[in-house]
Amino acid sequence: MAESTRERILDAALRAFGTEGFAATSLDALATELGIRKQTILYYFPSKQAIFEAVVDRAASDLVKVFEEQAARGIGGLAQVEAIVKRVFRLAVRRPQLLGLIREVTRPGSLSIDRLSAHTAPIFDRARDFLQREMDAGRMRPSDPEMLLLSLYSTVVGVATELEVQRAMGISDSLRGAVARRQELIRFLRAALEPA
Amino acid sequence: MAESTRERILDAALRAFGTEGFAATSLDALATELGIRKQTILYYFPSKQAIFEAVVDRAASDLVKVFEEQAARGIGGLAQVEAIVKRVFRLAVRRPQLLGLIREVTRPGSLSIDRLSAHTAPIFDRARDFLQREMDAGRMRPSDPEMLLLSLYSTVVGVATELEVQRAMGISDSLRGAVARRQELIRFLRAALEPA
DNA sequence: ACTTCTCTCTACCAATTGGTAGAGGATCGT
DNA sequence: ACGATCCTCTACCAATTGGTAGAGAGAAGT
Repeated sequence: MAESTRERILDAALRAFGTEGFAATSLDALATELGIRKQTILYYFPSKQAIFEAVVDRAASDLVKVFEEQAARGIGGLAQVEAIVKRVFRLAVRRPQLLGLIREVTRPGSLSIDRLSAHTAPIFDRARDFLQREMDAGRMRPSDPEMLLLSLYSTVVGVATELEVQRAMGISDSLRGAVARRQELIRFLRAALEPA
Repeated sequence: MAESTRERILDAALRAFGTEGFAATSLDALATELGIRKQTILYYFPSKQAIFEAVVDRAASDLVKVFEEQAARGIGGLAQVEAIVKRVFRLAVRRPQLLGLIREVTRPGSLSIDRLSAHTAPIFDRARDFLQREMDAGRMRPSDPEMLLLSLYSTVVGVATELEVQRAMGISDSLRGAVARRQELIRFLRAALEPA
């Protein structure tokens, strides 16, 4: 078997939760999409909520991996920021549902935020330390590293995922558009981060 | 009567749609919250979708008004950008559901995006022209105004609304926190926009 | 007094929801 | 050959969903 039923369920659930959202996703629809019965899904997972949590766990791991791979190279400076942005964009193009899920989880009132933050907290700490170090070394404009991280997060995730806003603004969402967006975003961030 | 039933329904619906989302909001729950029967709601609006559209229309008008009020003053330059950011933040603090609704509508696959963009398109055009003018006059770092607008949008809306991400990062979401975030955001944007 | 209009209600409905109970067919080790 | 385990199924259920039909109360106009 190329992919176990359990994996197939998680894949379909990621797509559904990441695009339609938790409430708008029904187990019946998920099962139909997979060509199986809803009860088969409930054999692997005790409840809809449990599926969601499993999906969040897997997505968080994938996301964390992307960051850790880059952190391991440790090239430092603005080049490091640039490399991260490129990786996030590659992820956004290849697996848009993944960032869609993050958006879903970070909605106010979501149940699984703590589950997600448990995964991402170390990354945030690391990123904050990184920014602080770079500022101390004079390779970045000094500011509050926590707030700066929030700005960076918002900008990158927004530019990578807000496809409908882009459509409304009349920006192409083709692959070439993604590259152009990434390039322009990097220039924007460089300008914001470079020491005066 | 202080507020008509219709208005009360729209208020409650904005809150519900803006925080729980469309699918997770039930007419029964909405009615119970208002102390009326679901059928009373359906007397004023033919369907759940119709309520959503009415809410989007009203929210979009409120949002557009905020921008037009500021545009009318026309102070120009980075001060203009700063004034807009302050207004958006005031809105985010006073009526967080409003920006929450925008997030809901701009989700991929939402039905009422076109409704929203119909309202916001003129604002986008105006903002793009503004950025272009400022660049031409050398008061802003030159770049693609459309892409820059996207970056600005993402950053501002993200910093203003991503409360759960902030919580996960360990950032206070008190009112004082909002002011600090705004201040830090403005510094960030100034750095990104100022001509080299 | 009578009609008309506005509003909120009770009563009801078909469809869908997440979830339970348990049968039946494989494949396995023994 | 035989039970055990793994997996997917049929059958079913109570609760909730958005929505329809229409009664009735109240005020206003005539």
